[in-house]
Amino acid sequence: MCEKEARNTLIRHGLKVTPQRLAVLETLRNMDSHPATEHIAGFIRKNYPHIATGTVYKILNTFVEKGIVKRVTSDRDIMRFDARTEPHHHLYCAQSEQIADYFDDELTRMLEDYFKKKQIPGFRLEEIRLQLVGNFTDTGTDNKEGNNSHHHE
Amino acid sequence: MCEKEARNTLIRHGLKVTPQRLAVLETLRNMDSHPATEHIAGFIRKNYPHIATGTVYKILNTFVEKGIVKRVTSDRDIMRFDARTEPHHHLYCAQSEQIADYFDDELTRMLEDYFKKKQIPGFRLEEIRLQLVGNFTDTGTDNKEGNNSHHHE
DNA sequence: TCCTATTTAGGAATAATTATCATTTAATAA
DNA sequence: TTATTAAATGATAATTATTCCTAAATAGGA
Repeated sequence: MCEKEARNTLIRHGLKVTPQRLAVLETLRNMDSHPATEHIAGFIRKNYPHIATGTVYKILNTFVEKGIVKRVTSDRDIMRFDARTEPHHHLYCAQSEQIADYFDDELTRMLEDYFKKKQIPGFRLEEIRLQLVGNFTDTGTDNKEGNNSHHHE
Repeated sequence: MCEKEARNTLIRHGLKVTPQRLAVLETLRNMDSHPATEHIAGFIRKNYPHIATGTVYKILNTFVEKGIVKRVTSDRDIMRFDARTEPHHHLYCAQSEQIADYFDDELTRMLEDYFKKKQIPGFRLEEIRLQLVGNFTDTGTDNKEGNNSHHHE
C-alpha cells in the first residue's frame, strides 16, 4: 500500500522509480520526526544496507524541487525534511532538537485572511510558515517515532 | 554614538569590551541584511583586517546566549543573524537569499491573542516566529544594504 | 602598574553538503 | 524480450560552514 503510493507519487512527478527513491520517500512518510539526511540514510540502511549518503542527499533535493517533500529549517546548521505537504506549522523544542507538526486550520485560515486584506508592499507572498518555539511538556512522547504531530480543532 | 551604545550593551550583559566584540556588534546593527558569519567577518576586515573567523563565530554565539542578537534560520545550511530584538517577523525571498525584517504589531498582537486563548496541549509556547516566503517585487531595493526592513501599520 | 581570568588568532579538525565520474539501471520502443 | 539511451547510483574527492585547540595577547580590577 505504502510502496504503491510512493511509486505513484514518483510517476506523477515524472521521476524514474528506483528502489532508493522509494526507500527515501517511504521512510520520510513513515517518520514524523522531521529527520535530517543522515537519519534517513541510517534508517534506510537497516533494510537496504548499500545506499550511498550522496544519493540520499540528491534524492531529497530532487524531491524538494518537485514539491514532494519540504525543507524544515532548524536553529542548528542542518536541514531537516517533512513529507507533509498540506498547510501546517511546526513546534520547535528550544532544548532538544525535536520538531513536531502542528495542524491548525483555524490558524492557517486566520493568517491567510489577514494577508489577503493586508498586502505587504514590495512583496508577493507565497507561503506562510509559523515556527512555534517552546518546550514539550508531555515527557511521555519523548523521541518516540511516529507520534510527533499535534492536531488541533 | 554607535560605538558608545555597543559598549554599553556589552557592559550591561557582563561582557568584557574588546575591539572585536564592538566591531561585530556595530557591524550587525548597521547591516539590515541579516548577514551570515562570513559576511560579518568580511565586512569587519575592511577596517580591521586581523579578525579571525573563529573569533566572529565565538562572539556571535556569546551574543546569542546573552540575547543581544538573534539567529535567523534560512533554507540554506547557514546561520544568519539579526540585531533587532523587538518582536518582529521575516520576509524570505524564495529566489535570492534575501531576508528582510517585517514589523507588524497588529499581526504580532493577533498571534499572541490567538495562543493566549488556544493552548497547545503538551507544549509551552515561548516564541512565535513567522516566516513569510515569497518574492520581492520592488527591484529597486535589490541587495542595497541598509533599507531592508518593512514596517506596517 | 601588575595580575589573572578572559579573549583572541591561527590553524587544524569535524560535520554537512555538493560535485565528479565511472558504472549501473529504468523506461521506452522495436 | 532485448537493445538503446538517458538518467540514477555509488564511491570518493572537494567544498563549505562551523567548532576545537593552544599559545599569545589583553581587559578590567586590585
